[in-house]
Amino acid sequence: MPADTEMLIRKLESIGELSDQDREALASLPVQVRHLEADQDVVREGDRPSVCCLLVDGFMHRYKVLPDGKRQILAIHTPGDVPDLQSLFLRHLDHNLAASAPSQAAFIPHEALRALMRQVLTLTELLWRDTLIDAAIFREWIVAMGQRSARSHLAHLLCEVFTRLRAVGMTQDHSCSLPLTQAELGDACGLSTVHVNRTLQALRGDGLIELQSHRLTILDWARLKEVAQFDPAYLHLRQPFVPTRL
Amino acid sequence: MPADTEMLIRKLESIGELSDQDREALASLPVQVRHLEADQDVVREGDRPSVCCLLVDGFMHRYKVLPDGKRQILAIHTPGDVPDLQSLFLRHLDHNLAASAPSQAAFIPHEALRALMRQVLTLTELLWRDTLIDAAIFREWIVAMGQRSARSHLAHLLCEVFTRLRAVGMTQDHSCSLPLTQAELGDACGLSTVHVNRTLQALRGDGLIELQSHRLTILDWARLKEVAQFDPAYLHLRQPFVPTRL
DNA sequence: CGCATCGTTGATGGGGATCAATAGCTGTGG
DNA sequence: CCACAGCTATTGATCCCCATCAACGATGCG
Repeated sequence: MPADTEMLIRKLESIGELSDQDREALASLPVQVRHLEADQDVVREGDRPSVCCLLVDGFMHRYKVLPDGKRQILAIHTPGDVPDLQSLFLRHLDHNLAASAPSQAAFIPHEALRALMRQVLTLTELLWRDTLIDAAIFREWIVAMGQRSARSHLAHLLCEVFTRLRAVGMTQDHSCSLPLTQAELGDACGLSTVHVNRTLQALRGDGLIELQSHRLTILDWARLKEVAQFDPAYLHLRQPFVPTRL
Repeated sequence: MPADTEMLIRKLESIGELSDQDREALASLPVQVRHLEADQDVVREGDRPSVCCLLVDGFMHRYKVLPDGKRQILAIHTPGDVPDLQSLFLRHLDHNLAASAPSQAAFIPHEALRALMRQVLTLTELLWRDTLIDAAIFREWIVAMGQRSARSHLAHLLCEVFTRLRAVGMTQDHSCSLPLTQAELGDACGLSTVHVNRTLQALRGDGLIELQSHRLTILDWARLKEVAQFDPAYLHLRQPFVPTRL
């Protein structure tokens, strides 16, 4: 039976090495699994959670809403991620976390994680490392928002999501799930829905991608990567993605 | 005699509590102080440093340069910051770090920091917390880049820098040093130099700020904060800034 | 099958980029 | 002490990417 922590183990192995002891310790974490509807908030700005949320299956995103109602999506999360790991050390949350699509989440008590880290010191380092990679992704998003065109920015986002999904074995061939609406892609990139639509059409028209009914297929990785100026170094993966062909 | 680690202690005290033992351990860190010229790179993308850089006096910024030559500034650093603390756990740097103005930096061997954290476990948590706040600032920048107008974005940046400088006692009354050129402000906000210039003039013209010869004075904190929609919660300071008056 | 959400298309406008040139400031050397 | 060089700040003119407004299909679910 695949433990709920299987994806967490895969994720951590994609960014560092785990000993058998590490894996066992992770696998025996006490978790409580819950199903989440699309658009359901998991935790909100100002909350002081006492558990962390491990995404087991589905998609999540973190976001802020400004006083005038504008929403900015800050991060997109894939299975294996612990989007609110920071809540271990930051008293109150400064943003919201929601399921982007119907998802499975495993909730882990802070106390269990703290105990785990005291017990297995290598995991402290690896989890810290995970939050640092989280930050590296934020930096890359800042670059995208500040310097890239809509076309390049969207291409970059697609490259990133595909690469991260691939690192945890959630891609099939050259396609993956991407259950985000164009409105969500827009709020992630700081673009209007209309412009996201037109830009995606252009990417499709140029034969770079296929994107329909929440499934993304990369038709031309080399050119997509070039449009995006995508360099996966910032993801700090142990084995960077090398396209098999096509 | 003011130790070189004085600013680090102040910074950490602004985001958490230090025991006498913590302070002593920090004060006795072995450091090597170096003077840096304006625009001098400290570490570069791809480097694998074996020391961390503590900014003692001056300003620094982190940045990336795209293949087409565009520069995006990712963060602005003030005294007490350790801009490359992450290099402790991420093998290679994914961006550059440079002095924005003539600065003093204290370099601390990774080994000394690791030993410190093994010895004083509360500092592990506090340093981790520091990197998490670093990430929280990135998130707020993403919001600014995606959703705010140039006017609001620049106002927000000024609020942030002032608030952070104030937290470590580096402000005088309602003014502080801000040795950044308009080109640098532009690269931080994803705006052109020309537009930064005009927008700053508007902020000056509206009586919100004064900004000349690298000194910023806040003339109307309440209105500036409103223009910026600035809420310092994301800085996770122990005692948020309450304006004394004016 | 009706309604809501999502995706698509067209038309118009604006915020900010870009190009180009001038003025001010700072340091440096003769 | 001035002249010059180089950077920084400022101003004006023009353009374009993308936002916004407004409909209209498509899709899926109860």
